[in-house]
Amino acid sequence: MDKPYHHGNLKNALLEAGIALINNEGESNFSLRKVAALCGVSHAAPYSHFQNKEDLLKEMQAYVTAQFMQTLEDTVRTSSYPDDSELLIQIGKSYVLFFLHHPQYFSFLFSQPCMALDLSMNGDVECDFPPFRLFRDVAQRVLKNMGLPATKINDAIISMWALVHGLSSIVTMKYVHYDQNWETKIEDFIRNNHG
Amino acid sequence: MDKPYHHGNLKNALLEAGIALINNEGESNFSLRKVAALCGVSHAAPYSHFQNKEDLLKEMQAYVTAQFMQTLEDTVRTSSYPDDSELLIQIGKSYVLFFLHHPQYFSFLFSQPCMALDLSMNGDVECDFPPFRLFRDVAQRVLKNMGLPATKINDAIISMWALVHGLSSIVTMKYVHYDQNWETKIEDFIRNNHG
DNA sequence: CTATAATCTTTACAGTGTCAAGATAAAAGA
DNA sequence: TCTTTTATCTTGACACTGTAAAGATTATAG
Repeated sequence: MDKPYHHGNLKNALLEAGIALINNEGESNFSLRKVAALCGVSHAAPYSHFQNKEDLLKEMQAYVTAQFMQTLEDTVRTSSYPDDSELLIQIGKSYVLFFLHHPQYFSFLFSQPCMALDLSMNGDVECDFPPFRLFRDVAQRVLKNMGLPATKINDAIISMWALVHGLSSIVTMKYVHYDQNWETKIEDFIRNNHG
Repeated sequence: MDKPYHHGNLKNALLEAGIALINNEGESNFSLRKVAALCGVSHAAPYSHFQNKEDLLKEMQAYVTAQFMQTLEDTVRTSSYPDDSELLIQIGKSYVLFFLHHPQYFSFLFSQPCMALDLSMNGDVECDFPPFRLFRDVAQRVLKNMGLPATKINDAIISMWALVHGLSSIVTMKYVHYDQNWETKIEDFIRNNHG
Protein backbone atom coordinates (compact mmCIF):
# COMPACT_ATOMS: atom_id res chain seq x y z
CA MET A 1 0.00 0.00 0.00
CA ASP A 2 3.02 2.25 -0.47
CA LYS A 3 2.20 5.40 -2.36
CA PRO A 4 4.31 5.51 -5.51
CA TYR A 5 6.59 8.47 -6.03
CA HIS A 6 4.85 9.31 -9.26
CA HIS A 7 1.14 9.90 -9.03
CA GLY A 8 0.42 8.74 -12.55
CA ASN A 9 -2.50 11.00 -13.35
CA LEU A 10 -1.77 14.06 -11.30
CA LYS A 11 -2.80 16.71 -13.78
CA ASN A 12 -6.35 15.44 -14.06
CA ALA A 13 -6.48 14.77 -10.33
CA LEU A 14 -5.48 18.37 -9.63
CA LEU A 15 -8.11 19.70 -12.03
CA GLU A 16 -10.88 17.66 -10.47
CA ALA A 17 -9.76 18.29 -6.90
CA GLY A 18 -9.59 21.99 -7.71
CA ILE A 19 -13.11 22.00 -9.09
CA ALA A 20 -14.35 20.07 -6.07
CA LEU A 21 -12.68 22.63 -3.84
CA ILE A 22 -14.38 25.48 -5.68
CA ASN A 23 -17.71 23.71 -5.30
CA ASN A 24 -17.23 23.05 -1.61
CA GLU A 25 -15.50 26.17 -0.34
CA GLY A 26 -15.80 28.75 -3.10
CA GLU A 27 -13.07 30.60 -4.92
CA SER A 28 -12.06 32.77 -1.96
CA ASN A 29 -11.00 29.71 0.03
CA PHE A 30 -9.25 28.12 -2.91
CA SER A 31 -5.50 27.54 -2.63
CA LEU A 32 -2.90 25.66 -4.61
CA ARG A 33 -1.58 23.98 -1.49
CA LYS A 34 -5.02 22.69 -0.53
CA VAL A 35 -5.47 21.21 -3.99
CA ALA A 36 -2.07 19.54 -3.74
CA ALA A 37 -2.94 18.19 -0.29
CA LEU A 38 -6.25 16.83 -1.59
CA CYS A 39 -4.23 14.82 -4.11
CA GLY A 40 -1.80 13.62 -1.45
CA VAL A 41 1.10 15.38 -3.07
CA SER A 42 3.61 18.04 -2.03
CA HIS A 43 2.75 21.72 -2.27
CA ALA A 44 5.07 22.33 -5.24
CA ALA A 45 4.01 19.32 -7.28
CA PRO A 46 1.39 21.26 -9.25
CA TYR A 47 4.18 23.29 -10.82
CA SER A 48 5.16 20.28 -12.90
CA HIS A 49 1.80 20.50 -14.67
CA PHE A 50 0.76 24.15 -14.43
CA GLN A 51 2.77 27.32 -14.77
CA ASN A 52 1.14 28.89 -11.73
CA LYS A 53 -2.11 29.17 -9.81
CA GLU A 54 -3.76 31.28 -12.48
CA ASP A 55 -2.88 28.70 -15.11
CA LEU A 56 -4.57 25.95 -13.11
CA LEU A 57 -7.63 28.13 -12.62
CA LYS A 58 -7.74 28.80 -16.33
CA GLU A 59 -7.73 25.10 -17.16
CA MET A 60 -10.38 24.49 -14.51
CA GLN A 61 -12.39 27.23 -16.14
CA ALA A 62 -12.16 25.47 -19.50
CA TYR A 63 -13.22 22.23 -17.80
CA VAL A 64 -16.31 23.82 -16.26
CA THR A 65 -17.10 25.68 -19.47
CA ALA A 66 -17.19 22.34 -21.28
CA GLN A 67 -19.62 20.99 -18.67
CA PHE A 68 -21.76 24.11 -19.06
CA MET A 69 -21.72 23.81 -22.83
CA GLN A 70 -22.71 20.14 -22.58
CA THR A 71 -25.76 21.11 -20.53
CA LEU A 72 -26.85 23.68 -23.09
CA GLU A 73 -26.30 21.30 -25.99
CA ASP A 74 -28.36 18.63 -24.24
CA THR A 75 -31.19 21.12 -23.99
CA VAL A 76 -31.03 21.78 -27.72
CA ARG A 77 -30.80 18.09 -28.57
CA THR A 78 -33.57 16.77 -26.34
CA SER A 79 -36.03 19.58 -26.97
CA SER A 80 -38.49 19.26 -29.83
CA TYR A 81 -40.25 22.59 -29.90
CA PRO A 82 -41.92 23.69 -33.11
CA ASP A 83 -40.42 27.19 -33.07
CA ASP A 84 -36.99 28.47 -32.12
CA SER A 85 -38.61 31.07 -29.91
CA GLU A 86 -39.56 28.43 -27.39
CA LEU A 87 -36.18 26.76 -27.70
CA LEU A 88 -34.47 30.04 -26.87
CA ILE A 89 -36.45 30.29 -23.66
CA GLN A 90 -35.45 26.75 -22.74
CA ILE A 91 -31.80 27.52 -23.41
CA GLY A 92 -32.05 30.56 -21.17
CA LYS A 93 -33.69 28.42 -18.53
CA SER A 94 -30.89 25.83 -18.75
CA TYR A 95 -28.36 28.62 -18.56
CA VAL A 96 -29.72 29.85 -15.22
CA LEU A 97 -30.44 26.39 -13.83
CA PHE A 98 -26.90 25.22 -14.46
CA PHE A 99 -25.62 27.88 -12.09
CA LEU A 100 -28.49 27.39 -9.67
CA HIS A 101 -27.35 23.78 -9.35
CA HIS A 102 -23.66 24.75 -9.10
CA PRO A 103 -23.77 28.06 -7.24
CA GLN A 104 -20.00 28.46 -6.96
CA TYR A 105 -19.49 28.05 -10.69
CA PHE A 106 -20.95 31.37 -11.72
CA SER A 107 -18.56 33.72 -9.99
CA PHE A 108 -15.72 31.32 -10.71
CA LEU A 109 -16.43 31.07 -14.42
CA PHE A 110 -17.00 34.77 -14.93
CA SER A 111 -14.47 36.21 -12.49
CA GLN A 112 -11.72 35.71 -15.03
CA PRO A 113 -12.11 36.93 -18.61
CA CYS A 114 -13.68 34.18 -20.72
CA MET A 115 -14.96 35.99 -23.77
CA ALA A 116 -14.82 39.23 -25.72
CA LEU A 117 -17.14 40.48 -28.41
CA ASP A 118 -17.13 43.76 -30.27
CA LEU A 119 -20.27 45.68 -31.14
CA SER A 120 -18.40 48.40 -32.98
CA MET A 121 -18.53 46.72 -36.39
CA ASN A 122 -21.63 45.82 -38.31
CA GLY A 123 -22.46 42.23 -39.12
CA ASP A 124 -23.00 39.28 -36.85
CA VAL A 125 -21.41 39.65 -33.47
CA GLU A 126 -18.48 37.26 -33.15
CA CYS A 127 -17.37 35.58 -29.96
CA ASP A 128 -15.09 32.72 -28.92
CA PHE A 129 -17.10 31.59 -25.89
CA PRO A 130 -19.08 28.51 -27.00
CA PRO A 131 -22.05 28.94 -24.63
CA PHE A 132 -22.62 32.45 -25.92
CA ARG A 133 -22.28 31.28 -29.52
CA LEU A 134 -24.98 28.68 -28.98
CA PHE A 135 -27.28 31.26 -27.42
CA ARG A 136 -26.51 33.77 -30.16
CA ASP A 137 -27.23 31.38 -33.02
CA VAL A 138 -30.71 30.57 -31.81
CA ALA A 139 -31.46 34.15 -30.79
CA GLN A 140 -30.41 35.36 -34.22
CA ARG A 141 -32.86 33.03 -35.95
CA VAL A 142 -35.66 34.08 -33.62
CA LEU A 143 -35.06 37.78 -34.06
CA LYS A 144 -34.75 37.56 -37.83
CA ASN A 145 -37.95 35.59 -37.90
CA MET A 146 -39.64 38.29 -35.85
CA GLY A 147 -38.70 40.73 -38.57
CA LEU A 148 -36.41 42.80 -36.39
CA PRO A 149 -34.25 45.17 -38.46
CA ALA A 150 -30.71 43.87 -38.88
CA THR A 151 -29.23 46.88 -37.12
CA LYS A 152 -31.10 46.04 -33.94
CA ILE A 153 -30.46 42.33 -33.84
CA ASN A 154 -27.08 42.49 -32.14
CA ASP A 155 -28.38 44.83 -29.47
CA ALA A 156 -31.35 42.58 -28.80
CA ILE A 157 -29.10 39.54 -28.48
CA ILE A 158 -27.02 41.30 -25.86
CA SER A 159 -30.14 42.36 -23.99
CA MET A 160 -31.58 38.87 -23.90
CA TRP A 161 -28.27 37.41 -22.88
CA ALA A 162 -27.87 40.05 -20.16
CA LEU A 163 -31.22 38.96 -18.76
CA VAL A 164 -30.30 35.31 -18.31
CA HIS A 165 -26.80 36.24 -17.21
CA GLY A 166 -28.16 38.71 -14.66
CA LEU A 167 -30.67 36.16 -13.42
CA SER A 168 -27.86 33.66 -12.95
CA SER A 169 -25.89 36.21 -10.97
CA ILE A 170 -28.83 37.17 -8.78
CA VAL A 171 -29.79 33.60 -8.08
CA THR A 172 -26.33 32.23 -7.34
CA MET A 173 -25.50 35.18 -5.09
CA LYS A 174 -28.67 34.32 -3.19
CA TYR A 175 -30.04 37.83 -3.57
CA VAL A 176 -33.49 36.37 -4.15
CA HIS A 177 -34.92 33.44 -2.25
CA TYR A 178 -37.77 31.21 -3.22
CA ASP A 179 -39.00 28.14 -1.39
CA GLN A 180 -41.11 26.67 -4.19
CA ASN A 181 -40.32 25.44 -7.67
CA TRP A 182 -37.34 27.39 -8.94
CA GLU A 183 -37.49 25.89 -12.43
CA THR A 184 -40.89 27.29 -13.30
CA LYS A 185 -40.11 30.55 -11.52
CA ILE A 186 -37.05 31.07 -13.66
CA GLU A 187 -39.12 30.42 -16.74
CA ASP A 188 -41.54 33.08 -15.51
CA PHE A 189 -38.69 35.54 -15.16
CA ILE A 190 -37.55 34.91 -18.69
CA ARG A 191 -41.06 35.22 -20.18
CA ASN A 192 -42.03 38.24 -18.08
CA ASN A 193 -39.38 40.66 -19.23
CA HIS A 194 -41.60 43.63 -19.90
CA GLY A 195 -39.65 46.74 -20.91
CA MET B 1 7.14 67.87 9.81
CA ASP B 2 7.18 65.03 12.32
CA LYS B 3 4.39 62.59 11.78
CA PRO B 4 2.31 62.47 14.95
CA TYR B 5 1.87 59.15 16.68
CA HIS B 6 -1.89 59.37 16.31
CA HIS B 7 -3.15 59.80 12.81
CA GLY B 8 -6.20 61.73 13.85
CA ASN B 9 -8.61 60.53 11.18
CA LEU B 10 -7.33 57.06 10.41
CA LYS B 11 -10.64 55.27 10.07
CA ASN B 12 -11.81 57.50 7.25
CA ALA B 13 -8.36 57.51 5.69
CA LEU B 14 -8.36 53.71 5.65
CA LEU B 15 -11.80 53.60 4.08
CA GLU B 16 -10.85 56.01 1.33
CA ALA B 17 -7.44 54.47 0.72
CA GLY B 18 -9.11 51.07 0.56
CA ILE B 19 -11.61 52.27 -2.01
CA ALA B 20 -8.85 53.89 -4.04
CA LEU B 21 -6.96 50.61 -3.93
CA ILE B 22 -9.99 48.72 -5.19
CA ASN B 23 -10.37 51.22 -8.00
CA ASN B 24 -6.71 51.05 -8.99
CA GLU B 25 -5.83 47.40 -8.54
CA GLY B 26 -9.11 45.55 -8.13
CA GLU B 27 -10.27 43.38 -5.27
CA SER B 28 -7.86 40.52 -6.00
CA ASN B 29 -4.85 42.76 -5.33
CA PHE B 30 -6.40 44.30 -2.24
CA SER B 31 -4.64 43.78 1.06
CA LEU B 32 -4.94 45.20 4.55
CA ARG B 33 -1.23 45.86 4.72
CA LYS B 34 -1.27 47.87 1.49
CA VAL B 35 -4.09 50.01 2.80
CA ALA B 36 -2.18 50.62 6.02
CA ALA B 37 0.94 51.52 4.07
CA LEU B 38 -1.04 53.95 1.90
CA CYS B 39 -2.02 55.74 5.11
CA GLY B 40 1.57 55.73 6.38
CA VAL B 41 0.71 53.57 9.32
CA SER B 42 1.81 50.19 10.63
CA HIS B 43 0.23 47.04 9.27
CA ALA B 44 -1.68 46.30 12.49
CA ALA B 45 -3.07 49.79 12.96
CA PRO B 46 -6.33 49.03 11.10
CA TYR B 47 -7.26 46.60 13.87
CA SER B 48 -7.95 49.56 16.14
CA HIS B 49 -10.81 50.60 13.85
CA PHE B 50 -11.95 47.39 12.17
CA GLN B 51 -12.39 43.90 13.53
CA ASN B 52 -10.69 42.32 10.53
CA LYS B 53 -10.25 42.60 6.79
CA GLU B 54 -13.81 41.53 6.06
CA ASP B 55 -15.12 44.20 8.40
CA LEU B 56 -13.19 46.90 6.56
CA LEU B 57 -14.46 45.59 3.24
CA LYS B 58 -18.01 45.66 4.57
CA GLU B 59 -17.72 49.30 5.59
CA MET B 60 -16.14 50.13 2.24
CA GLN B 61 -19.08 48.38 0.63
CA ALA B 62 -21.49 50.59 2.56
CA TYR B 63 -19.47 53.62 1.50
CA VAL B 64 -19.65 52.69 -2.18
CA THR B 65 -23.31 51.75 -1.89
CA ALA B 66 -24.03 55.25 -0.60
CA GLN B 67 -22.23 56.72 -3.61
CA PHE B 68 -24.19 54.44 -5.92
CA MET B 69 -27.45 55.39 -4.25
CA GLN B 70 -26.55 59.07 -4.57
CA THR B 71 -26.12 58.64 -8.31
CA LEU B 72 -29.50 56.97 -8.69
CA GLU B 73 -31.23 59.60 -6.55
CA ASP B 74 -29.67 62.36 -8.62
CA THR B 75 -31.17 60.76 -11.69
CA VAL B 76 -34.61 60.76 -10.12
CA ARG B 77 -34.26 64.32 -8.88
CA THR B 78 -32.92 65.94 -12.02
CA SER B 79 -35.15 64.09 -14.46
CA SER B 80 -38.48 65.58 -15.39
CA TYR B 81 -40.11 62.96 -17.52
CA PRO B 82 -43.89 62.97 -17.84
CA ASP B 83 -44.27 59.24 -17.19
CA ASP B 84 -42.54 56.90 -14.78
CA SER B 85 -41.89 54.50 -17.62
CA GLU B 86 -39.24 56.80 -19.05
CA LEU B 87 -37.83 57.49 -15.60
CA LEU B 88 -37.39 53.77 -15.03
CA ILE B 89 -35.31 53.51 -18.18
CA GLN B 90 -33.15 56.40 -17.04
CA ILE B 91 -32.64 54.78 -13.65
CA GLY B 92 -31.56 51.59 -15.36
CA LYS B 93 -29.21 53.58 -17.53
CA SER B 94 -27.69 55.29 -14.50
CA TYR B 95 -27.36 51.91 -12.82
CA VAL B 96 -25.24 50.53 -15.65
CA LEU B 97 -23.31 53.75 -16.24
CA PHE B 98 -22.26 53.98 -12.62
CA PHE B 99 -20.42 50.68 -12.95
CA LEU B 100 -19.17 51.51 -16.43
CA HIS B 101 -17.46 54.55 -14.90
CA HIS B 102 -16.17 52.57 -11.89
CA PRO B 103 -15.49 49.13 -13.36
CA GLN B 104 -13.98 47.64 -10.20
CA TYR B 105 -17.00 48.59 -8.12
CA PHE B 106 -19.37 46.03 -9.59
CA SER B 107 -17.62 42.84 -8.59
CA PHE B 108 -16.55 44.46 -5.34
CA LEU B 109 -20.04 45.56 -4.38
CA PHE B 110 -21.73 42.32 -5.34
CA SER B 111 -19.06 39.81 -4.37
CA GLN B 112 -20.17 39.97 -0.76
CA PRO B 113 -23.84 39.60 0.16
CA CYS B 114 -25.51 43.00 0.14
CA MET B 115 -29.22 42.20 -0.06
CA ALA B 116 -31.78 39.46 0.29
CA LEU B 117 -35.37 39.39 -0.85
CA ASP B 118 -37.93 36.65 -0.67
CA LEU B 119 -40.36 35.84 -3.45
CA SER B 120 -42.09 33.08 -1.51
CA MET B 121 -44.71 35.33 0.10
CA ASN B 122 -47.30 37.39 -1.68
CA GLY B 123 -47.31 41.15 -1.41
CA ASP B 124 -44.67 43.69 -2.31
CA VAL B 125 -41.19 42.27 -2.38
CA GLU B 126 -39.17 43.66 0.53
CA CYS B 127 -35.46 44.37 0.47
CA ASP B 128 -32.92 46.24 2.57
CA PHE B 129 -30.65 47.32 -0.28
CA PRO B 130 -31.50 50.98 -1.02
CA PRO B 131 -30.58 50.96 -4.72
CA PHE B 132 -32.91 48.04 -5.34
CA ARG B 133 -35.66 49.71 -3.30
CA LEU B 134 -35.44 52.81 -5.46
CA PHE B 135 -35.60 50.72 -8.62
CA ARG B 136 -38.46 48.63 -7.26
CA ASP B 137 -40.61 51.62 -6.25
CA VAL B 138 -40.56 53.12 -9.72
CA ALA B 139 -40.92 49.76 -11.44
CA GLN B 140 -43.92 48.96 -9.30
CA ARG B 141 -45.71 52.14 -10.32
CA VAL B 142 -44.93 51.51 -13.98
CA LEU B 143 -46.16 47.92 -13.93
CA LYS B 144 -49.34 48.73 -12.02
CA ASN B 145 -50.01 51.50 -14.48
CA MET B 146 -49.55 49.06 -17.35
CA GLY B 147 -52.32 46.98 -15.80
CA LEU B 148 -50.11 43.99 -15.08
CA PRO B 149 -51.82 41.53 -12.72
CA ALA B 150 -50.57 41.86 -9.14
CA THR B 151 -49.27 38.28 -9.10
CA LYS B 152 -46.90 39.01 -11.97
CA ILE B 153 -45.54 42.32 -10.77
CA ASN B 154 -42.84 40.91 -8.51
CA ASP B 155 -41.59 38.58 -11.22
CA ALA B 156 -41.45 41.41 -13.72
CA ILE B 157 -39.51 43.61 -11.30
CA ILE B 158 -36.90 40.88 -10.87
CA SER B 159 -36.66 40.42 -14.63
CA MET B 160 -36.14 44.09 -15.31
CA TRP B 161 -33.63 44.37 -12.53
CA ALA B 162 -31.79 41.28 -13.78
CA LEU B 163 -31.46 42.99 -17.15
CA VAL B 164 -29.70 46.09 -15.86
CA HIS B 165 -27.72 44.04 -13.38
CA GLY B 166 -26.62 41.64 -16.09
CA LEU B 167 -25.72 44.51 -18.40
CA SER B 168 -23.59 46.00 -15.63
CA SER B 169 -21.83 42.70 -15.18
CA ILE B 170 -21.20 42.21 -18.87
CA VAL B 171 -19.93 45.73 -19.37
CA THR B 172 -17.65 45.91 -16.36
CA MET B 173 -16.15 42.51 -17.10
CA LYS B 174 -15.38 43.85 -20.57
CA TYR B 175 -17.19 40.99 -22.25
CA VAL B 176 -18.56 43.41 -24.82
CA HIS B 177 -16.56 46.23 -26.35
CA TYR B 178 -17.85 49.33 -28.09
CA ASP B 179 -15.81 52.22 -29.39
CA GLN B 180 -18.66 54.69 -29.85
CA ASN B 181 -21.14 56.27 -27.45
CA TRP B 182 -21.73 53.81 -24.61
CA GLU B 183 -24.46 55.91 -23.01
CA THR B 184 -26.85 55.69 -25.93
CA LYS B 185 -25.89 52.08 -26.58
CA ILE B 186 -26.84 51.12 -23.05
CA GLU B 187 -30.14 52.87 -23.47
CA ASP B 188 -30.67 50.80 -26.63
CA PHE B 189 -30.00 47.62 -24.67
CA ILE B 190 -32.58 48.54 -22.08
CA ARG B 191 -35.25 49.50 -24.61
CA ASN B 192 -34.57 46.55 -26.91
CA ASN B 193 -35.30 43.75 -24.49
CA HIS B 194 -37.54 41.68 -26.71
CA GLY B 195 -38.62 38.43 -25.13
C1' DC C 1 -1.73 66.22 37.89
C1' DT C 2 -2.85 61.59 37.59
C1' DA C 3 -5.32 57.60 35.83
C1' DT C 4 -7.70 55.65 32.25
C1' DA C 5 -8.69 54.66 27.66
C1' DA C 6 -7.84 55.01 22.78
C1' DT C 7 -4.61 54.63 19.28
C1' DC C 8 -0.59 52.97 17.10
C1' DT C 9 3.96 49.93 16.82
C1' DT C 10 6.50 45.85 17.29
C1' DT C 11 6.92 41.15 17.24
C1' DA C 12 5.36 36.73 16.18
C1' DC C 13 2.95 32.88 13.80
C1' DA C 14 0.48 30.23 10.40
C1' DG C 15 -0.90 30.19 5.70
C1' DT C 16 -0.16 31.66 0.88
C1' DG C 17 2.27 31.57 -4.12
C1' DT C 18 6.53 30.74 -6.17
C1' DC C 19 11.23 29.46 -7.10
C1' DA C 20 15.62 26.63 -6.89
C1' DA C 21 17.91 22.50 -5.82
C1' DG C 22 17.71 17.88 -5.17
C1' DA C 23 15.46 13.01 -5.19
C1' DT C 24 13.08 9.47 -7.64
C1' DA C 25 11.47 6.86 -11.30
C1' DA C 26 10.01 6.35 -15.98
C1' DA C 27 11.41 6.44 -20.82
C1' DA C 28 14.83 6.37 -24.35
C1' DG C 29 19.26 5.14 -26.33
C1' DA C 30 23.36 2.34 -26.39
C1' DT D 1 20.80 -5.02 -20.29
C1' DC D 2 22.95 -0.95 -18.80
C1' DT D 3 23.32 3.89 -19.06
C1' DT D 4 21.61 8.42 -19.95
C1' DT D 5 18.11 11.54 -20.36
C1' DT D 6 13.83 13.41 -19.13
C1' DA D 7 9.57 13.92 -16.53
C1' DT D 8 7.79 14.06 -12.16
C1' DC D 9 7.76 14.89 -7.34
C1' DT D 10 9.95 16.60 -2.63
C1' DT D 11 12.33 19.73 0.25
C1' DG D 12 13.63 24.09 1.67
C1' DA D 13 13.51 28.88 1.21
C1' DC D 14 11.59 33.56 0.49
C1' DA D 15 8.35 37.37 0.45
C1' DC D 16 3.79 38.38 1.25
C1' DT D 17 -0.70 37.81 3.60
C1' DG D 18 -4.17 38.12 7.86
C1' DT D 19 -4.29 38.19 12.66
C1' DA D 20 -3.21 38.12 17.56
C1' DA D 21 -0.51 39.60 21.82
C1' DA D 22 2.27 42.78 24.20
C1' DG D 23 4.10 47.10 24.61
C1' DA D 24 4.61 52.28 23.44
C1' DT D 25 2.51 56.72 22.92
C1' DT D 26 -0.81 60.18 23.49
C1' DA D 27 -5.40 61.97 24.09
C1' DT D 28 -9.08 62.29 27.44
C1' DA D 29 -11.37 62.13 31.84
C1' DG D 30 -11.38 62.49 36.83
